[in-house]
Amino acid sequence: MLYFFLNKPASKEVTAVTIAEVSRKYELSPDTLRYYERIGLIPPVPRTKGGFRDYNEESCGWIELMKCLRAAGVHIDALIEYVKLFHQGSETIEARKALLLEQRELLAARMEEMRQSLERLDHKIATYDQHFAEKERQLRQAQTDEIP
Amino acid sequence: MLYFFLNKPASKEVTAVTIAEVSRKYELSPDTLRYYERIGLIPPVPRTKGGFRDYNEESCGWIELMKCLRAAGVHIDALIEYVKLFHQGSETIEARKALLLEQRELLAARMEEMRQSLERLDHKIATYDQHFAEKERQLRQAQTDEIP
DNA sequence: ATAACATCTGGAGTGGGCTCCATGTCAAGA
DNA sequence: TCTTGACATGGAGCCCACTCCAGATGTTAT
Repeated sequence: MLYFFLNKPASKEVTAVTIAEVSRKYELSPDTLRYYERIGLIPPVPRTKGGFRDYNEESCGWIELMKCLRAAGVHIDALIEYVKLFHQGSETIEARKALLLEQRELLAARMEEMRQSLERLDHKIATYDQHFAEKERQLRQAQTDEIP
Repeated sequence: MLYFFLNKPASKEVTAVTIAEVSRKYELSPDTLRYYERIGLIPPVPRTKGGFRDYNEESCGWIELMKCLRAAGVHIDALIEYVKLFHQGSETIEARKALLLEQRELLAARMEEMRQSLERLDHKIATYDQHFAEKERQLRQAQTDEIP
């Protein structure tokens, strides 16, 4: 019966998933990861006995989600609210969906605005191309004129 | 011949286009308009004898362009550089086009990133919908059970 | 046990992009 | 002319989203 005490249970990790590893994995600085947790953009991360963060799959999922949505410009306050609702349990499922829908619409609107800006940039660039074409035409004309 | 001196020339504006008007037109605060000019995001605006800004069509064109590109997230430094090149004359036309092309690519990349985030949001929202459907199915089932 | 290093916390500092303010000048109506 | 209000400038202040730091504690290799 002794091995029961000697062997560590296979289902438990021996080493913690450190903030440095997660930092590398998601290309977010340890400071940023701690900051996100502090402001509630991600739920509290489990700790080791020593008090070090030990990121599990769920923590990583939150980080990845938030990195993605933040990069898309979703407002940080809305995301913090989302996490808060999540913590309040299944009562808030509809509120959470509503929040996501609202942010989805804002995101779509921003994309449409960007589409228009892109169009405008393309038009401006085309104008420059036109300018070059005209210049080249004049050069060719000059060459032809030289040939007589 | 006297009326020649009495009448103001029809080709010149009698009143200046003030910063307040332009502010209303583009929904940018007077402070922001002055700030944009100060940092070189738009070229210097012509002035009245008294030193007040008198926006002409060109000034307005710059403001509109910059408002559009800034809203799309084009970096302010790149736009300032663009204005600087513009002021250096036609020597810089190719450099200006290159700058616009570079910003265009960055913009397109950001849009692609946002497209992926939107997809992700839609997927998450769909998951909530699925949850509601499941809940409703259970409710209906319960009702059916009650009937016997 | 000790050195070297990673992580912890709370709080201060930074940079971008405005926004506000004090003080002074200009302009238009009574 | 005098008052009232818009505009000018330079510089300070503000908000956001980090980023850095000091000092303390935990971990690992020798």
